[in-house]
Amino acid sequence: MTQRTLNATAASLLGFLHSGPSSGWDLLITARRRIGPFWSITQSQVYRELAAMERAGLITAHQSGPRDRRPYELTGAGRAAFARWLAREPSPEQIRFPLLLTMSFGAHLSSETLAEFVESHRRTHVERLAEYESAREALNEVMQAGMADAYGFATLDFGIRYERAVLEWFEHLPARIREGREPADDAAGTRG
Amino acid sequence: MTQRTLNATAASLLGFLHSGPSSGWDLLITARRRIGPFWSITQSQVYRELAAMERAGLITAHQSGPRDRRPYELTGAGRAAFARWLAREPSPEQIRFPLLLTMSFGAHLSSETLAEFVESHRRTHVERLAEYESAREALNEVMQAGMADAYGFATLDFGIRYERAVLEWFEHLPARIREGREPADDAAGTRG
DNA sequence: TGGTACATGTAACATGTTACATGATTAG
DNA sequence: CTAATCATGTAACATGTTACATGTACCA
Repeated sequence: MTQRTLNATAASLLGFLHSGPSSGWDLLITARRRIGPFWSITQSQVYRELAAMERAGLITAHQSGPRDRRPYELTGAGRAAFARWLAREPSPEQIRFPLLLTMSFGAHLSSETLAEFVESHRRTHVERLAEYESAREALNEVMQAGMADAYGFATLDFGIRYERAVLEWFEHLPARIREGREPADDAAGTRG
Repeated sequence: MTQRTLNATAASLLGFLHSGPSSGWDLLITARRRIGPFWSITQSQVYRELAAMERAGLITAHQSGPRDRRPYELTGAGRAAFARWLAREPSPEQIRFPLLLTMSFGAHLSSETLAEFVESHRRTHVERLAEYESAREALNEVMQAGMADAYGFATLDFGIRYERAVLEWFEHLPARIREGREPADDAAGTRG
């Protein structure tokens, strides 16, 4: 029933439920770990989608265990809905990068402030790259033992290449932007 | 008035209005061209944000010209709100990449289907890179004539580096994924 | 004179975010 | 005992998407 197409967030929850029943909390943790680099999910959404999918008959709740954990399990309809969703051509990706928005209006901002923003973002990307790289090493071991699929490896590889590209971009920014050497247009004076 | 912080989409419209009054339609076109690679905006949003900002006194509408074009102009309050928004630390970027979501559940999908998705996405990225590169050449000329700012150049450079990284990722995908050489787990048979 | 691109807007809905309320369990 | 973490959920709101309605101006 409810033939309405699944949204990607809900679908990913169904995907995770293929490896056995789990609670909203667990699904949230799993999602952050497995698809976090390219798909963000909030706790609030998880519970909302689970409730909606239960109403739609795609999952069923078990008796709640310790701490009120309420494990959900896939139904046949859920499996079918997931398979239908998975076989549809994925839509193009979306990027929303507020730092770039700020930078593209750089002429209206003091160059020192912009340089601070740039540096603080650069640092978080350095950290993220390190995290992804250590996650890859871990995956690598599991994979050599034949315990993991190539898909998780490929998507993690995307994260790594993305972070590297971002860092290279930071490193190639002109010094005026990256270090705020010269005054910008509006906020710090006029150039003529 | 209405001290509520501006959202990034509305703020970008204010940013564009700094170079003179323009209509919703023009703003939409400008946004697509100038910030499209990292900030998507729909037509519907533009009109909604403009209406809201007019109510909040950040912009004022002029007499409508030919074709009912309704040019909006920045007010002092609008300028101030924009400056406040611009000086805030930008939040981290968000990526939503449905193809990666699909791929991470690749074990449940026929490898031929996945390979088709991959190839069709790869092609659109090839095209986008070409577009960005030709935009850069155009910008380069204007810039050498001293007519453009370094900021637009830097943000476009991001787009180019991003697209290149994505293409390299596609090229390094294992053949099983990229070309669908072997059967996947669920949909096309069992392995072990 | 008819089609295409221009142009504005609304309605309905889907999705995402933030803040809060509530309580259980565990570790120190 | 008490603070941190685990765990679930709701409410209110912000933002984004899709579909539609309406009409104008330009060009072949």
